[in-house]
Amino acid sequence: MSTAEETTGGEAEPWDEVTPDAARRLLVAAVEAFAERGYHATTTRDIAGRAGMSPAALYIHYKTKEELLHRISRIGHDKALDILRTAAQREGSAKERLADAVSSFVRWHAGRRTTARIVQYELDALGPDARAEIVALRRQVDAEVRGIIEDGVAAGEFDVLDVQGTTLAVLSLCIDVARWFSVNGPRTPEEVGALYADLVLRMVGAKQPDRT
Amino acid sequence: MSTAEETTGGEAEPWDEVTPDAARRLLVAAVEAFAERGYHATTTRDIAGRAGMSPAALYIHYKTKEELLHRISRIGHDKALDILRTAAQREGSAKERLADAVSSFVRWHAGRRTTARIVQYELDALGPDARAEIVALRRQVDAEVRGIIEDGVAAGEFDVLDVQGTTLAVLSLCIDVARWFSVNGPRTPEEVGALYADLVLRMVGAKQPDRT
DNA sequence: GCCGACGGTGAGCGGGCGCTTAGTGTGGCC
DNA sequence: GGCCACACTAAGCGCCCGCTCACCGTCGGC
Repeated sequence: MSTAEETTGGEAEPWDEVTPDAARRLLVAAVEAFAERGYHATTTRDIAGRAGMSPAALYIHYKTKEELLHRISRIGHDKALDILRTAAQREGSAKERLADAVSSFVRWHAGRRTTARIVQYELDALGPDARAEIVALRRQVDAEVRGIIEDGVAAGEFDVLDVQGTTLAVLSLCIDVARWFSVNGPRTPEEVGALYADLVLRMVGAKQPDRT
Repeated sequence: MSTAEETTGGEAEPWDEVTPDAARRLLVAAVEAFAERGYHATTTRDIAGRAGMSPAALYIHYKTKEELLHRISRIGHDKALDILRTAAQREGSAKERLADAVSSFVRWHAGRRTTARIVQYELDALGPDARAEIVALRRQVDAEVRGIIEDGVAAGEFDVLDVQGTTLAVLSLCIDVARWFSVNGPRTPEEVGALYADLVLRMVGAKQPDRT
């Protein structure tokens, strides 16, 4: 098992950067509701109800429903980028770093599926300014993965015809885990992470595709 | 270029199985609107407006807004399944059939991105009965791809550790094209199809990964 | 013991939603 | 020409949405 992020899976919800307590409860309730039914199908009454509060309480801590989505999206993207950066900047061969990046990124998308779903699929519900901010973070995500693949190609470890296209495909593969993964399914986040790391090493033509 | 479905790309909208004409115009308008803003964020007034009709006209041809989504999803899944079946049942090695299946499936998801988006991402907006019908179609899609991979493994053409997991990943990769592909982007549907066919052959460990 | 700050509530506003209904213009058939 | 069938519209019903506002209980500071 890889080590960049040891406890990405599981069900603990580390929203501890959100204060005060009532604001965090509302945000966690919104994450559940948005992930279950989608942003547009979720009502502010539903969010407040899940947090055990009246509908009006939401507006003490957040200006609008969209601000809630923005905060969730921002925190989620920061976390995803942090996971990739940790893997990209560790020491080791490009093959090891890529396997680590993919397996920890996938573990996050599977284990924190609710957050990941919102982060990846509700971008269009944000207004122009918030969307631009998130899109910038996504470009950094792309750059981290592309960097590892470029390193591997330069070192002769990988055999890739189209670096940008392959980067896109690798990220796409990982992200889509949030769409299909189910906690009731037959696989754990760790198993999917290991399977995907192997598949991605094959995609980049890594020599001797061993396990990290 | 592969040949299973020669004109999957492009912008022609072959909804000709939908009659009468007014019903088709409404359905095409709904496809555009759902793909742009999502099912829940689309209003019946918007759909009718795009079709050049009054809001009430929608209800002459469709019982509810959900029936529109159901019809779109059903036709889209039928088409996707047809594309995969055509590739799976042609003659040739497992490698050729898999490359053909992936490249034509991807061309459809890229070239008919609006339909594919609705088909893949609005499943949860359907009621239980309609959803069950669509889920059954998806299982057939999975079975087609898994069948090709199993054939390749049995023939010694492929080297796959986890057939079901790899099938899942291959389909996931293709489907997610509908999320990120843009007609304004640097790639044509044909280019993405060719790139993805190559990547998938690498994922299944096909010997001598040539071009079909 | 009084007071202001603050987190919270109940009631409700303006508006847009999905959908319905009564009525209208038009074209085909005798 | 008379008539009906049918595709379509104008108007609007009942509902629930995001959000607001007047008010209230609690708690630390003096």
